[in-house]
This record gives sequence, C-alpha cells and structure tokens, in this order.
Amino acid sequence: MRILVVEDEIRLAEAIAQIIKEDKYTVDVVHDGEDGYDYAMSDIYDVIVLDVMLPKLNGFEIVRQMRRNKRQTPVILLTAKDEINDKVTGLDCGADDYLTKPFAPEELLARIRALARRQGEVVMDELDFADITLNLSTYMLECGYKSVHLGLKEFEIMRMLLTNSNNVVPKENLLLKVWGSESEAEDNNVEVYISFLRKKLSYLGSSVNIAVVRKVGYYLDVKK
Amino acid sequence: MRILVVEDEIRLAEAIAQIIKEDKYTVDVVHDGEDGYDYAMSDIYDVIVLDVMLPKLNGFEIVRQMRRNKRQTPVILLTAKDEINDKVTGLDCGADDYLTKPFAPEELLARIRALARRQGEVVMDELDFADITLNLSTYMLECGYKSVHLGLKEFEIMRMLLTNSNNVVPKENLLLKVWGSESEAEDNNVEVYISFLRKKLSYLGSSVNIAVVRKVGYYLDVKK
DNA sequence: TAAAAAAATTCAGGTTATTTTCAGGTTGGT
DNA sequence: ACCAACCTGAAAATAACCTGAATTTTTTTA
Repeated sequence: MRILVVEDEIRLAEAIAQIIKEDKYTVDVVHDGEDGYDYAMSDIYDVIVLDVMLPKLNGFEIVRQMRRNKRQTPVILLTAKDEINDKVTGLDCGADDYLTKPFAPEELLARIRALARRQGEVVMDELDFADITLNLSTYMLECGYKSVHLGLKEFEIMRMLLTNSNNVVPKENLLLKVWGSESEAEDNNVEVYISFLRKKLSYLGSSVNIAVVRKVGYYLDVKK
Repeated sequence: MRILVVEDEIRLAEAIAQIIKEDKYTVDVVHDGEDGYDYAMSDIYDVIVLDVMLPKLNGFEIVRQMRRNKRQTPVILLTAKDEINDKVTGLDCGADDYLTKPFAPEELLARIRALARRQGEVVMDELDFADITLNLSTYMLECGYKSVHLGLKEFEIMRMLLTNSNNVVPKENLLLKVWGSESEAEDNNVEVYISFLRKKLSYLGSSVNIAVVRKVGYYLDVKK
C-alpha cells in the first residue's frame, strides 16, 4: 500500500508522512504541484493526499488533469479552513474526499483506510485495447472467441499496460506495483512475465504487441 | 427481508436484534464500523440500522461512503446525543431516518417497516445460474430433477457465488461474511467447503464449475 | 436424555499453478 | 563490432489449493 503526499510546507508534509507511516503504509512526499502531478501519473499509488495550495500547479488542477488522463487513484484534498467553498470545487474536479486543516491524525488515517478499501471494489469491468479485452472480474484475457486465464502477476502487469495504453510504463513502476517495494525481484522477473504475456497474446492470435523501450519500459501497440 | 445492525455495545446490539427478529426479519449483527461498512457494501440488506458512535469508522462516514459508492440501502441512524447538529449531519450524509437513544422498541420497528415498505417488498426466493437453482427458503440446490440440501455454510458460500456470478469473489470476503471477522477460521476452511460444493455440483450432474483464481478467490463458470 | 445424524473443523499428504532462477541467445544503439 | 539490455526456454522452487478421512461440535430424533 503506497501513498503519495503532495504538500509544500515541509514540516507539515513530514508530519503527515509520519502519521501515515504509523499505519504501516509506504509514503512518498513531494513538495510542488508539478512533481506531484508527475508522481501521481505514475499510477503506482493507492491513495494520494493532496494540498490545494501548491506552487506551480494547484491541487484542483492536478486532480482534473489526472482524471482527464484516466488515472483513477483516489485523492484526498487538504484545504485550509477558510476555503470551505473549495469543498465544492474539490469534489467537482474529481477528488474523492477532502479534509480541512487542521485535522486530527486519526481522521486522516480513517479516510485513507476508507479509500484504500474502496479501491478493491472498483466497478470497472473490463479494459480494452485494439482487439483484446481484459476481464477484470475473471482475470481472463480475451481476443475474438479465444481466451486465456492470467495469473495474478500476469494480470497486474497487463492491467498496467492497458490503463496506460498510450504511455510507456517504466519497468521500475511494474516492479514497484506488482512486486512491491520490499521485494528483491529484479528486472529479469518483469522480462520473464512480459515474455509470458507475449506468448499468450500470440496464442490468442491478437494483433497487440508488447513493445519495449530500452532502459525505460514497455507499452502496447498494434502490429503491422 | 434481511436487516443489518451495526452497534458496538454488545448488549444493546443483541436487544435490537431481538426486537427486530420478533417481526420475523432476518438479522445480522456486527460490532464495528469497518465490518459494518463491508457488510453494508455487500448490498444484501433491505435496511441497515447504524449506530453513529462506532469503533474504527463512524456511522456518518459509513453512510457517506456507501452513497458515494451507489449503495441505496435505506439507513436508520442511532445516536445517543439528541443534538440537532448530529441530526443535520446524519440526514446530510445520506441517511434515511434517525432515532435517538433510548428509543421504544415499537418505534424502531415502525421505522424499519416504513423503510422496508418504501423499498418495495421484492422478496427474491431463488437464485439461478446456468443449470442450477438455489432455493433460498429451503436451502436446496437444484439441477434438473435432482436436488441436494446445503448446510448453512455451504448455502451462504453458494449464495455469494451466485449473487456475484461472473465476478471473482475474494476468499477473504467469503471468510468475512460466512465466518465473520471475529472468527479464526482460515483459508482452508473455505477450501474445504468449496470442495464440498464441488462434490455436490458433480453429484447433481451440473455444468456449473467453481473456478479458482489463485491468491484471489472463486467464481462460477460453465464447463466446456 | 441418550443416541444418531448432520454440520463444521482439523489435519496431512498429494496436486498443480505460479513464481523464481538461470543460462545462453538475440538485439539495438553508440 | 561491442556491450548492455533484453528475450526466452526449461528446470527448480515455492506457495496455493484440493481432498479424504478423522475428529469435534451442534442439532435432530427417538
């Protein structure tokens, strides 16, 4: 469970990170809007805690851009007390929850837990790209009338490639998200799984191809 | 007609359950907010009676999250304080009715009946999938002219699989809902019951198959 | 109330899918 | 052409799952 905190006030950021760590989550902290946005887009986080007032790019804007780019990561917005009107704007722009500063640590944790839990129940049913469909409830990868079952790791990698189907997904992100940051899995593990997936795509007779960008990662494209 | 009671004070919870049972409803009781939320999300209840002050996740929060996730189950909130403020927050957050403790049993029943009625008395009495039918009032699993009786745990697992057909039901959820969160039943218990059910399906000559997704859970599909 | 039946739990050993490891081959950029 | 990065088949290791059977608990029946 990995959480991103975007907060420019360094001391507060540290405090928040500390609170969250007490609940055994892994936390990354960044201090401005642009970094926040870049990190958020990596899609490796389970929850994002986002201050509204930020240098370079404000919280609303970040969420709006994220949603526009199909990132579903739940976001909790932090807003100062006198910006209550922001509440509306906040939920409007695609955030999932908000919290007014100052807040009780326990309150923040409760909301993070709630969102993290909700994450497991996403109702999205399938992901498509070109001629393939990944069924998110049965873990089947389908193409035409054929289908194959994907194991958990195969599935998660495929899902990441599909939800980022116009970007290169860094190998690093795959390692982080699929194996976790504790793990000592290496690049070759990812390569092996990519190989598994290619074999299955080929069995399905799909036109989808997993392309590689050396030293960076993988992306889906269409053959021919 | 199935009712969920979420109330941490054990004696009170029991008393409420007792009252409700007298009106011939089926009642489940859980004692903390997180369980309450998980159960509520299952969407199998017709009315939820929810204490406001709860460990882990309070009543307001539960309703808010439920509504946000599109669960329409009517909710009655119970609160100890008769502060107007709570009332506002309560109805604000999406609850349907409100009762201040202490209350007369008859009062609670009246409100449950009102909400239940409003809900429309649709009493599902069987569940189907492919060639099998689970009779919810006799606990018989039927296929063609054959049928077998299911024990309580077999029944509840089968029901969960049926109400989520085409979705993998996490083993974790089966443990939670069938054994309860207090229980120290382990994965193997679920496995044993899955095995029982498979044996019965095979005896019935059904084409239904309980498929497994390793590390996740089970789902129903049709053989061949 | 005791005996019988049914349901639920426990356990151990077998089976299988998944995951890791590794070695040798291939590829692409400088 | 060289080197690092990547690919992939095969084998080994691991972890998850399955299931028969014995045991305990609960419920029903006589």
